[in-house]
Amino acid sequence: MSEFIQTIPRQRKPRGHGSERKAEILAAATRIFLQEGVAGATMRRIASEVGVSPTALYVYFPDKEAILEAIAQAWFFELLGVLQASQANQTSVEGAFRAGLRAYVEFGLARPDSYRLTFLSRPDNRDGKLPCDDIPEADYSFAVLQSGVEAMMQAGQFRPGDSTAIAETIWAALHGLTVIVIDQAEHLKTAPNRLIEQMLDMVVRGFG
Amino acid sequence: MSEFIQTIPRQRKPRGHGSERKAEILAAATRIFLQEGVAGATMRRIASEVGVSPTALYVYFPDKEAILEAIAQAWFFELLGVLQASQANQTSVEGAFRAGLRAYVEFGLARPDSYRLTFLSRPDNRDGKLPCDDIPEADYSFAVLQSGVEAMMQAGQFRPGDSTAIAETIWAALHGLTVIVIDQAEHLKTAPNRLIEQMLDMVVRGFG
DNA sequence: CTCATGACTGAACGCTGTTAGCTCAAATGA
DNA sequence: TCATTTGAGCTAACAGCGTTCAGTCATGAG
Repeated sequence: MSEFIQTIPRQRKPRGHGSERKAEILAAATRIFLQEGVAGATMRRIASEVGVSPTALYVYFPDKEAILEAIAQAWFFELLGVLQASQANQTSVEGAFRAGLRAYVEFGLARPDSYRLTFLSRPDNRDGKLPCDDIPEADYSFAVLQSGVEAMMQAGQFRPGDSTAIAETIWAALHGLTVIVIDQAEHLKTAPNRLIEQMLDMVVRGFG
Repeated sequence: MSEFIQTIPRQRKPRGHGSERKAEILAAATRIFLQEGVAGATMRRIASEVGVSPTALYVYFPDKEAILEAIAQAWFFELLGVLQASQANQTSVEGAFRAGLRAYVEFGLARPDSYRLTFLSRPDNRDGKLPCDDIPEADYSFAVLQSGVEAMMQAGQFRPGDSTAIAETIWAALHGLTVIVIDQAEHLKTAPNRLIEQMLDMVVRGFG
């Protein structure tokens, strides 16, 4: 009798040690998200991927939003690396500047769902909070752009001006291009690469 | 007995005549949407606003997406009017061009939820269809922009070039600015109006 | 060895969009 | 005028969602 009870498979998944389980949840959520998009990344789906009940997720994250925000943060972290890598083998200031902008758009296009998740507000959360809020890496990324603008000014390629306002304007333009290529690619008559180059030309000439 | 039955208030709302009921649903949906955002505009909420059961909506619209698309179409129709109005009292080609671009962004900012609904894909619908797809007014709006670009070329304010590609680039930049001001206003250090003017300068100089 | 902690569970709540099956008023044809 | 067809409306339900509650039970501490 007692040995029969022992042969019953344990229903409960043993607890993870340290931050092991949290990382496991995040990895599963990221995997599902990248493969099936936001809509596929439900709490129940993530939990079943981890092999845990949906309630267990709430031990490590206050709500679904927090999981998505963690994914967005990881995306920003990667973006920083890509931006840095884009500066390698660049000899001229303008070349480095253009490479950075190009890298931003291309990184967004390479992972459209991540880009949407990070920047585009979802219908729920009326308070307007975005995953990219309160992520320090977001500020770092902007600082990279702004210092690029200042380098362009010092090199005489850009007229003097408010580097913050100019960087924000440029970011808006790049962001728009990324979003539009992601969501409206089939409506565009121009190839994405051509649009990117045209955008870079407009930026460089526009502030030069 | 029979008169008692007759005094029971009719549960069923009498049918509308012609396209009356459909317009009524659309009006209710638009009203709720503008006041409470996408999240508030649920099928049950819309139906109760009309005074009808949720199922009745499916007589007039195949699904919720169709209702939202109809709202987006109305938004585009309004946009066309605003773009046209912006051309009044403009004496110079460049003045008219700038006025049109400015009107686009400001119209988006004036109705942020509508702008999001129209252009920003929602997490559901993995097939990537947007409400702005298959709306003729969208093509007209783009044509307005493109003809503005061509007018600028003919006036010698823009270098000769592919007006389609240039118009798409400009639209991307304007779109990005609109989206960013809508969603990230609190993160921006520059006032929206200043960003708009800076963007217009960049565009005009960039292609001039 | 006992006890407290907290990671985990199943069941449930209140939502959501959508569908099936029914009712019944109005329009139509004889 | 009356029978029949049509289709607009209904209730009830399904499957899924995020989230919460109350309980369980392995584990580490004293």
